[in-house]
Amino acid sequence: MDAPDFREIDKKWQDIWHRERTWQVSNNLTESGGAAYVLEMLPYTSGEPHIGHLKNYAVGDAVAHFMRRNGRRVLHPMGYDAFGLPAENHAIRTGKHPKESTDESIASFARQFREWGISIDWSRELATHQPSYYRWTQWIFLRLFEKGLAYRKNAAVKWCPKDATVLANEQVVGGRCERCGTEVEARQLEQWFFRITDYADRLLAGLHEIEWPEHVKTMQRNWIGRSEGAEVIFSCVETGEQYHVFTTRPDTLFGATFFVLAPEHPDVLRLAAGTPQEESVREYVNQALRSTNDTRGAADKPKTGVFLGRHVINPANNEHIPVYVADYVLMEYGTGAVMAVPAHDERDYAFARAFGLPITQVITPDDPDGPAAGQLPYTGAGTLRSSGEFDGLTSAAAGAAITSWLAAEGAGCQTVSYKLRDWLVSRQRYWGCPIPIVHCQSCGLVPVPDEQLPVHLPDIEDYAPKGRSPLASADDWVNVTCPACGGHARRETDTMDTFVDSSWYFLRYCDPTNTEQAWDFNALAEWMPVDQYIGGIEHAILHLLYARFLTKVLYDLGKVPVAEPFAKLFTQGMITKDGAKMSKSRGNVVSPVRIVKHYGADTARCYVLFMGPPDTGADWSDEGIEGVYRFLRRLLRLGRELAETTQAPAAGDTHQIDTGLNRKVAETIVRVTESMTQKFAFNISIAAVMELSNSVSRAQRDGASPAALRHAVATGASLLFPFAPHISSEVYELLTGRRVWEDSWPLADMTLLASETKLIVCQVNGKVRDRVEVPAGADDAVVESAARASQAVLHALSDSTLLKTVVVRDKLINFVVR
RNA sequence: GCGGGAGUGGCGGAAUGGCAGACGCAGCAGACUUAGGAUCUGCCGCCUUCGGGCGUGGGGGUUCAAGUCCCCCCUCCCGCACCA
Repeated sequence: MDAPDFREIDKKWQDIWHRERTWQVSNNLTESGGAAYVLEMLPYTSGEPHIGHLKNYAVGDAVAHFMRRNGRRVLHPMGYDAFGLPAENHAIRTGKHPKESTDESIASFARQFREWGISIDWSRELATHQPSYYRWTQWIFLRLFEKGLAYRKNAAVKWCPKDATVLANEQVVGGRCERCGTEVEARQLEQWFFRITDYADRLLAGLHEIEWPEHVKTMQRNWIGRSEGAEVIFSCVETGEQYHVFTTRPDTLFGATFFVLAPEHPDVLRLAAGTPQEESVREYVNQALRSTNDTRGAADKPKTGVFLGRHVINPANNEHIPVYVADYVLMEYGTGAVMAVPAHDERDYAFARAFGLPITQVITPDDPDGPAAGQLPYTGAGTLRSSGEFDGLTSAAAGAAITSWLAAEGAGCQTVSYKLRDWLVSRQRYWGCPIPIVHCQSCGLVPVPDEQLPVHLPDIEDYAPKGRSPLASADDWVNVTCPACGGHARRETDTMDTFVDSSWYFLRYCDPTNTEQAWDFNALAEWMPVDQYIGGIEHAILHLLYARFLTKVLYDLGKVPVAEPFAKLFTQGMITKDGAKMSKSRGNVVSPVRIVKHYGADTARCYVLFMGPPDTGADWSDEGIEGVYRFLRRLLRLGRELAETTQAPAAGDTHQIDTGLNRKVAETIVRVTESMTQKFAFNISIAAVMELSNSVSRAQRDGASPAALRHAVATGASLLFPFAPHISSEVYELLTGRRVWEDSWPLADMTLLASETKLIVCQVNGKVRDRVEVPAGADDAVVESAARASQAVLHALSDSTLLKTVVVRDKLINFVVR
């Protein structure tokens, strides 16, 4: 008996599930059972599924099955994230049209999901590159456009020279393109943005309502980067222009002794023009703009900068302070300008020391003897000095007082700053959802009317990236009449970021075939929010933040009944091989196709779950999977043997052995149920069934009755069904004649668990000396005399004085002696 | 630097404050076998004078009892990082 056998069993049950559409659910509200929505992140379909996909869907499928067997009506759909750079790059490499290569990839994913036996409602399958889907992506874009949440602006943006497109801030990691690793460049371009910053506070607040891993919430909080402070206005002495800065420390305003602009600040060159410093400023800025994020980003790098030859007025004390350009100030954060308080900020201090600028201490540390006393820079709170009328106030009080004083003077106000930037959604690439806007010379930006959607992605010959959208060359497609005035107009030729496509797919699953609207509100009311979302940690910010944002927008528009899309989130850990991430270049890829072919689907699924807690990473072991394989074969063999055995063996005290086995069955039910309910400790669930199977083998040898053995194995199969659906179905059918998924989750016989006797651990001074059996619920005196009957206990007690006896009912007795 | 998490046998990992090491891998011994890379059985933390002693990164503490709770330290992993 080996893999070919498993493969036949796999096929037998997959055919039944396919033929009978077993996992299909309707939107019928009147059907019994509470609705539940279990969802794994949809796969990005470029290339083939890998082991990480197998784990992701094995986890999700276990959850879905467990909920179904506990009476829930579970929506468990599947789709494909089909547009985007990697698919397009893959197509360019292979010389195939992205539509063709993507559809091939989708077919491969779909086939393998079926071969893995994942319980999917296939009637709801979708792919984001289908016009029937992206029609509604465009519809959503237009709703944002109407609300002013989708807008165009000219901005310094991140440009990937290799992929020849702009990127969102979220897609730039350490100054490099998240996809291809190329260092990004800054470019000044007009682009489409989504106004996600309008939702910053609600995206933060919503985190309190959802059950997500704490570290994912933390990552989102850090990314949003909310920080409270004040805006202060500094006027240029020479030009009279006003410059706003953001500070979290308005209490240190009197200590601002110079002013710094980022090299990217649009006014830098103009300000320096005509000054003796003009040439050196120009040189510095050029050099700073050329230097990479890698070299510029280090916090311990020596401070550099150039005097602009201009001054601004510190509104607190009317002092004229010099303006510098320096690359330690970032254009991306705040206003690209800072007031520098060298006495109370590390960076400003380093700069002041390097350039010989004055350092004015305005905060006295509260603890006069503390290590901070007299040492600059001092970045903590304290009492104000050299700050005019505010002297003597604490930092907190002074911050508020100075801010209100600024507001009264018209020189500032209280404000909140965010690290989060608006979401840049346009891409100069072919393989994406067209933006449904036309540019009309007389009307400007005109939305394509809803009834003309979708704006089809044209089929073009040359889709290679060139730095402008390939769609621009599709003349027939680009030239249109303006929907507003009927005059000549041109279509928007950029496509949308793939993350727009995947930010709403979970809504479409609820009503996937609707041709009248994106979805029926009632369908969402039935299923949303997703009860359990499952995916990789790599989406902690990108996908999960965007999806939350779009859901909130649609909620505000009254289109969606919930403000948070994913009530619970589970992030699975990555499977590595030989301690490293699997990759073709390393040659350490474990192919799911090969594994499933060799061991069958259930072995593969159980092994990825048995490797350890599913939220932690684990290293693939070719030996490790053999253990799970052996276990499943043993289970099937037991099932087959017992299905044919009716005669009880003669030997042994059958009744006592049966009772012991039945108790083990009850214990296993409790153990598996708890390990699946409290956390997703599927490694424990599987281990518990392994124990049961070991107990069955022992009981069989010892002479248990066939009925008890059959009951034990059938229950084990039933408990294993969420992880190994094929073999479990087979064994369960052999032993009971029924379909395991049609029976509800096993219920433990609690009377068996409350056994008549208990094994009491006997300790002397906390050290275990023996174990004695007493009746369940025996009182302290009975336990003590039983313990005292033990030779080992008596031996340990000899030559000592008893100080105290601690008895924990049904568990333990501890003699404390001296 | 800031934030989050983790340190348990040769390995992956179990343990509502109550028997540390479940389950599996690897290893060792045996059975069956022409054969075994199949299957089954047993052993499997370290030390031991075989009484027992020691043992969950290190050090303290609370407790009758600590892998688990508290304090200090060390190491590793992940995220963010010149964020004003």
